[in-house]
Amino acid sequence: MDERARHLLKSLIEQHIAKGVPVGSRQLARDAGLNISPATVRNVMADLEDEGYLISPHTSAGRIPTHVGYRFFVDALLRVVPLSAESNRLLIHRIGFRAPDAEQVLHAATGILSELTHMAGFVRVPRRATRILRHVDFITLREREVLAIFVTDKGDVENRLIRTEQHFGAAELAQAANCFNVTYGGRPLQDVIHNLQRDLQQSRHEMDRILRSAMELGEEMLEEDQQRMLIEGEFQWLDLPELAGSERLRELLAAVRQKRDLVHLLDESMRGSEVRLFIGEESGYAPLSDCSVVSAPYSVDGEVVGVLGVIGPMRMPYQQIIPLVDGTAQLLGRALSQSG
Amino acid sequence: MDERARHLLKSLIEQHIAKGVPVGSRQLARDAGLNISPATVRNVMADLEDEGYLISPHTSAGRIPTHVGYRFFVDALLRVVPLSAESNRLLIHRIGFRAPDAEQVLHAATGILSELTHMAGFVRVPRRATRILRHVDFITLREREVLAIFVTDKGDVENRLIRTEQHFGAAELAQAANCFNVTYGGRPLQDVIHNLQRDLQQSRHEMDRILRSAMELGEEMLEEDQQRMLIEGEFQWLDLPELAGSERLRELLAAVRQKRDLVHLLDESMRGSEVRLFIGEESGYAPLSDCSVVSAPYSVDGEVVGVLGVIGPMRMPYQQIIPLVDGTAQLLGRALSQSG
DNA sequence: TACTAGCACTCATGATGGTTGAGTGCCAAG
DNA sequence: CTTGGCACTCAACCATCATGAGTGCTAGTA
Repeated sequence: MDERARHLLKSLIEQHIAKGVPVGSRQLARDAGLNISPATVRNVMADLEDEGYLISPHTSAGRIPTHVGYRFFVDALLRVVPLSAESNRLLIHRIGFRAPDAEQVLHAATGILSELTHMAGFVRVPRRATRILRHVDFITLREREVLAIFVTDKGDVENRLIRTEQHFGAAELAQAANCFNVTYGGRPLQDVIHNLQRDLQQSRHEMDRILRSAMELGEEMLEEDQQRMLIEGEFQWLDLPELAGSERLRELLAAVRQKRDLVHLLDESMRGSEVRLFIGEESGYAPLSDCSVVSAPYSVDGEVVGVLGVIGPMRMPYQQIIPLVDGTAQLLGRALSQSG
Repeated sequence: MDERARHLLKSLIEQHIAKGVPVGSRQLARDAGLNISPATVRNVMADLEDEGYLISPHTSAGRIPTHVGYRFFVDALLRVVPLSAESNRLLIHRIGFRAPDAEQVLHAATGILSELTHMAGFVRVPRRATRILRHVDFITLREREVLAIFVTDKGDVENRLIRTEQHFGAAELAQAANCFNVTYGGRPLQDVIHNLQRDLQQSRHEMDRILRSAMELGEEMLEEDQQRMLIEGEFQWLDLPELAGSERLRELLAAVRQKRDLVHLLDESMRGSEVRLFIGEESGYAPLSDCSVVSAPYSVDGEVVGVLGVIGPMRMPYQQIIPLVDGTAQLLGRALSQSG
């Protein structure tokens, strides 16, 4: 592909992103600034179509980029613009400082992504597989009901109600918790569960019931983040002419509610440390075949723990979205990190 | 209004609920089973329209009920059917037993409401104004970061990260927590905050920073449930012909996201102990003027703490929705209650 | 050889107008 | 009071047509 074709492809995609309608040869010839006739442009466009970068919805309707076209565009033609001062200010204002509650920061990040992009924003919550158990508490709520509370080193708190056969006094429970903390505190959750499982095999004591439940809670904490993902702003898809009113929209909403496959896809993209794009069919996930996903992993204390990003139409202003997602990931990581 | 008019109104509304299209005189005459000619029906319908129960969208469409018509229908004509065995089974299966985690039960209730009604389901989370503080914990997370954990008698757990100027040892914090528990434990949250505020006026100690933050956390716990409401299944509105594709839908979604006014409306309906309906404009809330809200308060340990229900089109099968919402409220209350 | 002008062709879009059918209101007769 | 009849209304549907944006192809030009 020669220089002129690249320029025209770039110009065409930019125009299509801006306007949302197929781009014809006349308009492209005018706006590309190449002093070239529409007929010449048509020849180039025909070549680009043959090579799979463009497609026309019907005979007399100009052309739109394919996902191959978009891919070439973002890889070879796109110059990312730095985050606008205003967006940056907003980001910092909303997630730039350490909040007292991690959950709130995650929500804030999801919301701001959606607001600034006018698309759906998501945040995959930090996985806790490597979290370290900091503290355990057992509290009597009422007769034969014990509340178990787990705290990890990153400040995650999970709790669970345990029903017991017999009644335990406060002192008894405090002692159990203390024992638990001494034995298992400061160790990774995985180890705790594993050891607990082993230790429980040996003893037979009524208190076991509580420990067993506590173990289950720990397991839940690890399993739970298989699923957990915040997503917000799906309703913005209603405004997209390419989706609105069609069956695709419903499929997409259902798929997003389902989350499972989506989470799988995102976990894949956690491997790298860079912004990653799934354009159209690239995701290999049918409901997303009309959409693009821009995602970036975020790190807490130097370790990648989650991924965030946006889901929108293929036709999105990548040069702004990419730095925005990138910046949000950085800020979120910092906000959740110790050094923050 | 005579008996025949009532019968026709009932029949018309039932048909309109079933089919969703305006009902004409011919069809109504046939289906009402009164051996009456369409012309006669037309006369009756004209009267009903004059009295404000019906309206015709345009000259040559049949008629549809107004919100006044629906109101009369549910108050005077509707015979509520008992919950179907299948629905009942499903309800019990999903929320009929005490789950280990209150949050999960609330989510389950929201979900099942939405699923069974094919409308949006909501649950206003239990208010905690009268909750009693059961336990407080202060845990060192890292250097100069303390995690405060509050537990109420109903098993709510809230936590908050507090940054401090100086470092506190584990023993020091344990003592503070112990002191806190002895002084304030077993008292309503409101009192705790009030007393804490007073006590803090007198002393000047670095530990105050932690106590003050703890107090703020307590305040947040009380304030927070001004806002908290779970809602699920808004996307089902996409399937409604009366809303789909219109600006109304967008308004409605935005309003539901906003929550504030909605929460206000629902708190109103918490006063009674019965199922309550807001039909169309009755809610006095513009975005809901095409919708009906069916809500029922639920009680935990004999005290009304929240409200749940569904939001859907005015044209909804009230005779099934009402018992369903009622039953869900009962089950949820029981699931959250002590006697479970 | 590369570009361009011209031309015939395609096709979505939107306007126009006629037909259909469901439904109404009103009136006069039973 | 009920009913059949009749004129009327109006959304929905359909076919037709003009328009215009856009294309591919070809022949001519720099």
